Amino acid sequence: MQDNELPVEALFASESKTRARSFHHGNLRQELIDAALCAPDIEGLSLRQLAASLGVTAAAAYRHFDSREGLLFEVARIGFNRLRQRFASAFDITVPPSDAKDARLRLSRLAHAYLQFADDEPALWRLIFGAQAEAYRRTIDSEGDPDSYEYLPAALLGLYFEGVIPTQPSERDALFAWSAVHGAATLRSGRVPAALISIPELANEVAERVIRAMKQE
Amino acid sequence: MQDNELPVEALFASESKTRARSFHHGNLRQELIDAALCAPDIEGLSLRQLAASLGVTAAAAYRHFDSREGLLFEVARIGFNRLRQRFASAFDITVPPSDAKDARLRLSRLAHAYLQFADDEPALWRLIFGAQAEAYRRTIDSEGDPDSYEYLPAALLGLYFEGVIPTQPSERDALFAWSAVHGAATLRSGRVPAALISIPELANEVAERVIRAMKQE
DNA sequence: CGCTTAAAGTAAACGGCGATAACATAATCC
DNA sequence: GGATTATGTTATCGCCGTTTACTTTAAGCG
Repeated sequence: MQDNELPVEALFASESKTRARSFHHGNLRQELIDAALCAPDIEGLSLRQLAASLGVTAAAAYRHFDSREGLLFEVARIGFNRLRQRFASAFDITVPPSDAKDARLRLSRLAHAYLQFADDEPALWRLIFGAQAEAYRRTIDSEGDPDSYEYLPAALLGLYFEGVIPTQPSERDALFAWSAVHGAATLRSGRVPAALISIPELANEVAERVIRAMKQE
Repeated sequence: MQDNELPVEALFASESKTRARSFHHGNLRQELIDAALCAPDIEGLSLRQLAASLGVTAAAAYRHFDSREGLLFEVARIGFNRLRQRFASAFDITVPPSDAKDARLRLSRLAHAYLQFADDEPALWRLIFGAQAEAYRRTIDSEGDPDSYEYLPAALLGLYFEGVIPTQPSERDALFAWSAVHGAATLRSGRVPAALISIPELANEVAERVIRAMKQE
């Protein structure tokens, strides 16, 4: 499942002006998901309003989803996939890292991907890391695909191979790194004056500090 | 406002068995708050159910709160106060720190307070650090009282005075420390197998890593 | 081509919700 | 002890998620 791609025909199906859409909508399931993705508060959206915005009854949505939660679940899946793709792009700068600078850059880029995602898609971020996050994660994580939680440990291992850190990174090293980045992303979204530091700067700073904490002892 | 203390008379008011509570409840406002504090999902609770559980109509609650959010707001205030009290207890081990070990211990204890609060009162934790957190914080923070966000910078400053870290801690140092602890607390609540590490151990580890990251450069 | 069938919409209803308004009761104050 | 005020109740509104029964369209097939 590659996130959000539609067949070309879908473009016509949504041309509600030219071809007056009659009864059968043609692509309702996907359009419901797309509309939900655009909502400023995904968790709090109303299924009735969402359906109405597509010119359709609320009951119609139940042909495509078991429940409101079922729709949110699909949206969450897309959110996880988007985040994972960002991780993948950030990670694959040079594989394997050719020098210490590369290894550091990779960690910084991973942190940046995390922070930028939270900044670019705050509603999606809140959805997948919010109150119900555990429920989504339990089922979506186990779907296979390259696990999002392997990029970070791999990046730390790269640091070790390039001699940036003296010992092989442990699971706790990874957990701490993840905590630091996740905490930074969480605090940044609303809690802390954003102007204090730019996202790339913040990403780099967190990465460098995490590395520093692994350098000694 | 000292959190949650009731006048002694309130004990009698809630004795619904002996003195059949008739019409006037006597202490409804506080009991609504208390009941909300016990809810497994504070943000998601239903005012009607809450009122019903106290043997009272939902409309009665509107004599004491503007809205459901108004009640949640009061609950959030209690949450912030409880967290702040935990910070205060953790901080005041020795003021000022008498040696480097004290300064380190203080930071570790602060981290522990944070993590333990998230573990002890998950619903309250989700309320005050969840989706609506910003709204609550904006008004509650500005109410005066010792600001919760001053303990951490103060603890870092103590590290500097005792020579644990070579330079005076900056705002970014504090932000990183906060991120690391907050991230650890967030990840721990549900996302990560709790058995991996105990809360005191985790607190100490995070504190030590944060210190390590400040030691060089 | 026309009939059957299944997919995908509609309308109407249910119970639960937050919130409001009109009314009832009890405590308090002069 | 009578008026006032605080604090309950009942009834109602509109919105919500969800279900049921019905309707319309598209697709498959002789």
